[in-house]
Amino acid sequence: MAQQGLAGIRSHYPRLSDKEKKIADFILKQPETIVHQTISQVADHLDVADATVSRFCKRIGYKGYQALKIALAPEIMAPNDMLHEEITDNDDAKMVAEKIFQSNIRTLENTLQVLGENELEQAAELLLSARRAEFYGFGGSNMVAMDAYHKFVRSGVPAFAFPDAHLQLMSASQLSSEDVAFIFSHSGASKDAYQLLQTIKKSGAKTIAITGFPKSPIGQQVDVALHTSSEETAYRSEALASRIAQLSIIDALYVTVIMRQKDKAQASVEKVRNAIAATKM
Amino acid sequence: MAQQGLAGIRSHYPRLSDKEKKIADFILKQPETIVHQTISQVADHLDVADATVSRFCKRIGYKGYQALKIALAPEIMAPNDMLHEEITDNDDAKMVAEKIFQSNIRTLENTLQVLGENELEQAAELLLSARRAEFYGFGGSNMVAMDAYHKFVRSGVPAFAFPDAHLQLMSASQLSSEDVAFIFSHSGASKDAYQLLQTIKKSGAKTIAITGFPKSPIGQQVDVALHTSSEETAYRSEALASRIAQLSIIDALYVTVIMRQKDKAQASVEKVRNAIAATKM
DNA sequence: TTGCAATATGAAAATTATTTTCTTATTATG
DNA sequence: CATAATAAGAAAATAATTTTCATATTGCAA
Repeated sequence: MAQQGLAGIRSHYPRLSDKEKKIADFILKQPETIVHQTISQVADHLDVADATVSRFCKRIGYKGYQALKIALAPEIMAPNDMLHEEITDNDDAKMVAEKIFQSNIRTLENTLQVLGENELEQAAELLLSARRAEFYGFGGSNMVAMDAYHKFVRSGVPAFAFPDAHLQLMSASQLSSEDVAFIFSHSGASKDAYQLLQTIKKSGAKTIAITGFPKSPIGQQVDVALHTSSEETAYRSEALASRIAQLSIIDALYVTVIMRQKDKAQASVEKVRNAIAATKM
Repeated sequence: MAQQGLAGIRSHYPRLSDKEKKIADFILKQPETIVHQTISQVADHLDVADATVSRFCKRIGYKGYQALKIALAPEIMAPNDMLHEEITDNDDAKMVAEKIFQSNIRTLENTLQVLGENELEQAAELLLSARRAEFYGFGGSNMVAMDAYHKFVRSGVPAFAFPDAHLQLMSASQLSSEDVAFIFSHSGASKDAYQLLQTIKKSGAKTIAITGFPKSPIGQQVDVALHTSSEETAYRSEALASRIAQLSIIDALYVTVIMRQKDKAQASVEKVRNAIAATKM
């Protein structure tokens, strides 16, 4: 009896009837709707009988509709933790830590939500096929660019990054259309980063950016834009939350790339096997 | 209308009648009981009328008993996120990102839980009173050390960090008993970091470390040890989650330090004011 | 102290919501 | 094609919740 909320519904899905799948689709698509609805409202909306909804609940392991609603509630509502509470002068060190950690957690959650599926795929494919991948960032973002370089150089992708703004610009001007340039810019509007982007576009290289502002000049002009979503807070000395989200995106791209490389290596082995088999016929 | 689950019940408490307080006490004491009980079971258990329970729910801001149960559910049950699911070869880029992000979120949550209140205070006080604060890390942790340096140098604390292992060791040997050395080591057992710690202890400086393993040599020998708590996973090229937790701890310490500095500046102004007032008597 | 108004409470009635049962339709298999 | 199993809807039965009514209690003013 695997009662696992939304995940449980997904795991039962292949064994459901057409009507039951219709109910499952509705719940999976907008679970926040049903927890405040009666079984009759759901059934009317889907043009199924009340009894069918009740049976669906039992089918996936619950005592009934009420039990399903209680089980789903935690997945659609966050526990009542501190709602974006700002750090105040009365806070001791642990309370400061708690507020900062919660803010960083929210940023990761929000970023995951706005992260585009297509953009992730495109970015991974560009990095996979790049003759040369260069990572750029200014200020705190330069740390992320260096980190990306350390990561990707291990994947076999020819990766580069530069700790110095001048070196970044010089290398950018040497790129060509088979290269990929990856820019980290939280605001998407810094003069240095924008100027660099113009240089890169002149070189013909493909461009990827991670920015917190989709409508920013950089966010609008790159080939593939990935977005972070973080809070504005008063005590922030800098955008650490945004950088944490950037690091996580890079980690995801890196893992995707090495998995794809494994796939390619596998496919090459298959090709060699087939060629050998053909010569033996 | 402040509907705030358990917190909402607490805030209404002073204004409740005796019977209503009895209901509130029951819910506050064991909220996990009522979410699976009918209103009649609760009323019988407390020797009150069903109607009294229903009215209580309305009194504290809900539409009725059902709405209260749905609202309480998230506070007593954790969301059913993906339970430590490993990345598999079938995962597309978005699924990879989701698993990595969830893992990072869990690390932040777990780290916040194990973070010691006293240790945080001690670390902040040591940094505040340090004649000189030096940050050390090897491999990926060196990035965190450099980040800490960039942050603390802005606070006015005399802060230093070194991108090179050799420079780290040389500078460590120059410390004295009025200095603070801050070591980042995920395993707490790397030879380089341990050797560095022995050098620092000889110098008499106070030592702080952030490590994922409290029982490790470094975790056991420093004056103040702060702990991260992260998952072991198969796909991890490196401990990014751990580094994210380390960065968050540093951010919290940094904010605490600058707030304390503000307090001190305030206290100094008071002292000067008092001294002037005394000369005028 | 007494009377009155407001509030709280329980029991019963009314209403709503959910689940089960019965019947029919559909699908899969031999 | 016939039969058995399963799915689905409508209706009936049951359960749960809410509202109403009557009574009790408390607080306040005269």
